[in-house]
Amino acid sequence: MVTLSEENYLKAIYHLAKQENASVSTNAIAQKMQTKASSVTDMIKKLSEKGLVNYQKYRGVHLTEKGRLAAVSVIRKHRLWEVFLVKKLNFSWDEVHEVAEQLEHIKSEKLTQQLDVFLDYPTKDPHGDPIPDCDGNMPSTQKLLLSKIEPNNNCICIGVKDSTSNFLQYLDKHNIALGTKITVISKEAFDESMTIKINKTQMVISKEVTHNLFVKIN
Amino acid sequence: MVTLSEENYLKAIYHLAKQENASVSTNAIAQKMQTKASSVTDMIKKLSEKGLVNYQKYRGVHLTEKGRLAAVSVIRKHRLWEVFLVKKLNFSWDEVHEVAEQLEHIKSEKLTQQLDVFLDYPTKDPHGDPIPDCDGNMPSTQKLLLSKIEPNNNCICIGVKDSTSNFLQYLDKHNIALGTKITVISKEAFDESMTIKINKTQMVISKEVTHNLFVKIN
DNA sequence: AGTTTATTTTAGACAAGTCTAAAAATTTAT
DNA sequence: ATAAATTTTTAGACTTGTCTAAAATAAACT
Repeated sequence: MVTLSEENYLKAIYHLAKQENASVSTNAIAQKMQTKASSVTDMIKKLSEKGLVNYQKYRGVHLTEKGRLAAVSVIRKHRLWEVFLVKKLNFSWDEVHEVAEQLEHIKSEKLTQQLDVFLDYPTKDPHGDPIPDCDGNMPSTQKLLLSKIEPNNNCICIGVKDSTSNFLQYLDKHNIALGTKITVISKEAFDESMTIKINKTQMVISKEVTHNLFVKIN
Repeated sequence: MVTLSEENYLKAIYHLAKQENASVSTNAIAQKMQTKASSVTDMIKKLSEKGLVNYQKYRGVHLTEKGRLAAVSVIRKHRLWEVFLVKKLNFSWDEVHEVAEQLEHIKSEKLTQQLDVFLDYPTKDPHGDPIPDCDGNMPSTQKLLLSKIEPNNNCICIGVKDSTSNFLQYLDKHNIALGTKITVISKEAFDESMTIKINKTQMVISKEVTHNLFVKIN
């Protein structure tokens, strides 16, 4: 039995580890979880005793396979619920996170399975993030930051790195959505701002935007 | 802010009070919540400090209006989720309770509201229990126990008192569902068993059944 | 009414998860 | 290589919700 708090720590460690099996520091977890390093140490010991992470004092942690599966299961539920909220309950993509944070902890194999069926096996959540399958496989997606695209290239928006309301609402306001075709016109060396074209409309976006928008080459 | 545990206590008190504002004993709550009387006393003090119940030592508790609204809100969510599980996710009526016990605690006004819309404003849950509106009004339903119906009368099944899996599966097996028309043929004084007719099929049911099935006169 | 029985409350303890403050280990810098 | 700065861990405390055992109150029964 994994508690709600433990699930949140596992999720944080998973997201911080990024590339498979990297070691995650106590402080990094504390920052992500908005808590104190001492609380993290306490929790890490519990997770370690349950065989969910490997831990050596002062050396950080990494998820065991058991821990990875638990983390991915929570992420799967989070993203399925996000799809549900947007597709069925008319939430917008900047409103779903907080509610999904609650729903992701509901424990029922059948619920998750049937939700997946009901939504017709979605593979991406409303922010473009991949939805792991029920065996814990996370689809790998090669996504580029818009900032890496050189002038005179076309690309398609496929995800966001930052998914705070502020950023998502900025995108809505400027008609940038998943699937939007973007042409890079020019890049400014000075401030890393970028001139892009969307549907014949040209606009300038800051580096805060180009560093948080994932695209694929068209 | 009402905690998950507090919500469960409020719900228990609401269900035990039955007729408006009746006083509920510590022991009754302990039994319903599968906990100890001393734990109930502790919790009652917290609820009382928050203005959710009126409490006098040794005199039991009753819900304040604020407490009643909180309880009914949880019950509303519980029943809406049950409808969702049955209508949209193909759960059967004996599988929904446990999952709804978790889902009822999700905090999001918009979620509840949109779920209500999505389900097209249902007024009854899968067991025939009424769904309160968003202002906390619980529809009153006059329902009779099947045991009260005299021979040679017709009635329609509209709800269950006991909603354990065992009972619900018994009903499924004997083709008794909400809306089923039942004719009472005879009652046995000895054991309170009853002979009934459903769709031309006659059967004998025990008092355990007749005391847990709600009907209305046809 | 007075005594027995049952219910309710209090007192003290425990587990989970968190915190602050101080100590220990590691890393960085001179 | 040693000192300074940073990170991590420990120790002790607090909150929530629970428990057991004992005390207080209320109800039931001669």
